[in-house]
Amino acid sequence: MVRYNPNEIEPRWQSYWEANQTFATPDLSKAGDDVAKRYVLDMFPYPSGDGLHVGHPEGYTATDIVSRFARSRGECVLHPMGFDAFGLPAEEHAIRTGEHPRVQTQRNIDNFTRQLKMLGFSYDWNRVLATTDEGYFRWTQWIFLVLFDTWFDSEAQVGRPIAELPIPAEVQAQGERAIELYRDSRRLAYQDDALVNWCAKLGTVLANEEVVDGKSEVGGHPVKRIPLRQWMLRITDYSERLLDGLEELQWPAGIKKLQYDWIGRSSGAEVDFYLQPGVPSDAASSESDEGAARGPFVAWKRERAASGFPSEAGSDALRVYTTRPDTLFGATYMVVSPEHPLIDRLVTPDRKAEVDTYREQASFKSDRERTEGDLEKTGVFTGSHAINPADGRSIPVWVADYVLAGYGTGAIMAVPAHDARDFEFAVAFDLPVIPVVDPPNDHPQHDEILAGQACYVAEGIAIHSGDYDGQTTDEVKAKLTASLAEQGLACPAVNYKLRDWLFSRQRFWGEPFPILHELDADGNPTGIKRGVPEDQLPVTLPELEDFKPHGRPEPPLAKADDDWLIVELDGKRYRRETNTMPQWAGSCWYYLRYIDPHNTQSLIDPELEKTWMPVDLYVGGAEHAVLHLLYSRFWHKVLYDRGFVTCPEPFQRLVNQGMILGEVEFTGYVDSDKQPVSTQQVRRDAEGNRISKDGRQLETVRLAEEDVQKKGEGFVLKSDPSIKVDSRAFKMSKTRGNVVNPDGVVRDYGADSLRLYEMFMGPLEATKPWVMNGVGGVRGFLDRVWRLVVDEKSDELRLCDAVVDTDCDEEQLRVLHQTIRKVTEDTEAMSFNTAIAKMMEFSNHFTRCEQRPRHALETFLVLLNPYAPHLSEELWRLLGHDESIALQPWPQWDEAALVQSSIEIPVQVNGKVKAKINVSPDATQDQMIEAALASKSVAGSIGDKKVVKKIAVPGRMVNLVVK
RNA sequence: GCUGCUGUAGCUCAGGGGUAGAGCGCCUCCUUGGUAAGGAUGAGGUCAUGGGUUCAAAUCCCAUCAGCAGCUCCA
Repeated sequence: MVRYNPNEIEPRWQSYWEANQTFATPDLSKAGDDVAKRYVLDMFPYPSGDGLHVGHPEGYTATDIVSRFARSRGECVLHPMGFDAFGLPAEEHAIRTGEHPRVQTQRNIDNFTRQLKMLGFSYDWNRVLATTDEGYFRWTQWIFLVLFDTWFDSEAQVGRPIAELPIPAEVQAQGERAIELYRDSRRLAYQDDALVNWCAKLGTVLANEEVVDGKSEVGGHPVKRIPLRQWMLRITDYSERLLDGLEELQWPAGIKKLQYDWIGRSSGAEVDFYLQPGVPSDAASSESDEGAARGPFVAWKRERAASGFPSEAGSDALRVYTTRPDTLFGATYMVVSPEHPLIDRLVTPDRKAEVDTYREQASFKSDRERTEGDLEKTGVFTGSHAINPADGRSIPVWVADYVLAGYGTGAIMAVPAHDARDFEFAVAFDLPVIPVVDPPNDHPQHDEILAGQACYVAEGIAIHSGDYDGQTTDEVKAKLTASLAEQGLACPAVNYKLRDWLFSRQRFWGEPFPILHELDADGNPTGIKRGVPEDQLPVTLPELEDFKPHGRPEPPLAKADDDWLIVELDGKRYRRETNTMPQWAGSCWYYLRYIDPHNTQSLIDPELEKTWMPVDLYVGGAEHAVLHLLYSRFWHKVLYDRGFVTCPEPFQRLVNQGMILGEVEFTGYVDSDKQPVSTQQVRRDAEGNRISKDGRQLETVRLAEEDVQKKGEGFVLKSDPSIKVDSRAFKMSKTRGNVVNPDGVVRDYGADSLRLYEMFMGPLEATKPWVMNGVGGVRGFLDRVWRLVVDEKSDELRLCDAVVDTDCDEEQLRVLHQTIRKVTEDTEAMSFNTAIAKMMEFSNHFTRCEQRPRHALETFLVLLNPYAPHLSEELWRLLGHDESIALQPWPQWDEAALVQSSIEIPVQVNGKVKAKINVSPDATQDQMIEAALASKSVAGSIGDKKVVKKIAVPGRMVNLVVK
């Protein structure tokens, strides 16, 4: 009695593969020119203390199947794994326990490695890396120095060495220091005062996601937005390149769209509005003063006509960006962001207190809060007016937080008639609405729009727009912009939503910046900085007494001793940069390092880079759709511009695996008397609590599967079918207690079953709930495969008697070749669930056969191998082979074996199936119709009606139309 | 609010203008000396709803409904 026992088989084969280096990456230079390379990459995990969850092996199994399949087809495969090991949880653990993050991180990596090996993935473990390795982050720092040494030549759209940056004569004249500062202002890595979420109580800067309602998510302490000197990366320079590069990539359309939208290119115009000095707030709009305001405005216009549109607006004009310059005549007020630099000049003394209060309130809101949901519009009047360059009308300038400082010019012209936000604001503050675009006549709100009572954002015909009346939106856009540009009042402009990347963190557990700040004789920074010389990399983390925050918005590394902090170089004293890099840094380029992981001389050997890049297949979660994938592409393009890599895009094909949810849960509701309440009666109150329609407080109760039954669309209580209950699968989480642990699944079912189940659940990209019974199902399949080969009744391990050395009969041959074809095509298309279903059909068929030709079983095992590698190795060995099945060539199917000598096809009469007939698969249409008409039941269906049309589709069906 | 995806057996999902499919679950029968028992049968579907195109629609088109996911003051 020898049963299939994965717990014994699997570790044995894992040791075999390791001992024999079965999956070591082949040396491509020795492989010959006609051998294809395939770089198959998983998004590497953050090694959390919880270990793998069942979501990880989904993508990993998919890439493992692709890799094993490719090897079997003779390709050279690079399939590596590593760890994204810097990260907040380890640091927080360190703050709590005092244990160095390195210690916990290593423990977690060891655990992840054990789990990954337990699942039998064919990684080349010789290439494993962690972003926390000094030998790795040395090169992360090196790339940062490349960014620091690069400026973007926007003319040529290419990054170039800073030494090639042309220095303007007036800067040159000011000396070396001025030149250095000018260069600093153009580097891809630069420092700037960015607004950060500072929580004094927690003593730390928080990410936007960690701030809720202006308070810290942890502890609920107030968070204030303060400017802090931060490192930024000029990713916005690469906006156009990042957009262009997307086109050629084989990525899911949704991900591409997300990146397009995130970069958010728009085009329009920048327009200057003349700001009149010293106009009293209430008088400006009155008739008499309007005339008085005209004098300086006319002079300003004359000056502009002569000088042209300046690169900076200056203090006498307010510059706005608009995508709808055609609506300029409809601008009835202006809005500046609370952080706008001109604000102090705009605010009149009588308004100062009110504006200051408003700005203070705005400073507590994160960008996320300011841009989230349908918020009520707020704002205050500054007291100042500006003059509309199109018609010379004076309009008020407001400050409101719906205008963001970081986009466009931080100020807008408000056209309430044609912008939903402006309209909402105008309604709230009773500002005039002037329609200047006539919508199509059939627009349902046509009359309201023309009366200024509704907002219309689409295109139409210009009205109330002076000489432009009657022209289309596009015409007005072009002509008005051109006319204003000629007068020096506007210029065409392109804007991106993408912001520069805030690249520094006030954290301990990250890569130190390889940057030194020059100190003067008194130990104060001079403002001059330099990179750490390449031969002194890596800059390692200092040893610290403890990891606790110290209450000031300074990074923990500032607590380091002077022998780390202070550096002397070329006779000058420097202080090290004490910020660290964000977790994204290490993951931006790890795919390059796998190619040449042990190189101490350079990031990557150029020859190896050229042969292996780009990554052919990249698999990971969609949560990285924007950030990681955009950051990586950006770094890659910089490295490309500087000649360190040879392909413009790193990831040729991207596939997102879907999320795996917990098991489906049934939820019912009961009132205070424990009486069940149907879900139709359940509402949520303002706090999100469940209440009944008539206002009673309800309690949710978890129901067991056997307490409910299906009824119509949903589920109801078995005990009372009038009570509907909720059925839903939830995201796995510790708090919900529905996390499935791979260790347990492997213990109970085996790694091959886990792998196979994860692939059989549904399409790779789909979100799908875990069903533990389903694992038992695929385990049953593997048991049947075992019994196809092994005599389970015998006391020793031996082949079962049905395995014979004969040829397949016709049907077996057809099933075998259908299986080869389906598994080959589906594996190629990464449609793993359907490939598995076909293999199940194969095993069902051969289980029923009293004679199972050995050759057919062997071929089947080769097909099964990428999916269930341990079991297939074991049975392969049992069938008498000494070599690993992983080295077997992939089978080919024979078209001739696929066809049946006779097939059954349906005969329809007026589209309804009336009979089935047997014909040869290559029967002609006439032969098919003849056979159909010869059938008795067909003749009966036709009766005495007349056949008016005969349709025959060869190999498929016959349809007779009768009257 | 916008965008995208999905509605096929009790569950999880294939398929896709021409015979309604798989696995699990379920029913019945048979086998069994071993810890996940095995084997054989069978039941079960108005392919979300309503229109349209067609000889023929689950499939293509339009609308509606339901569910899920993502984005959201970007001027």
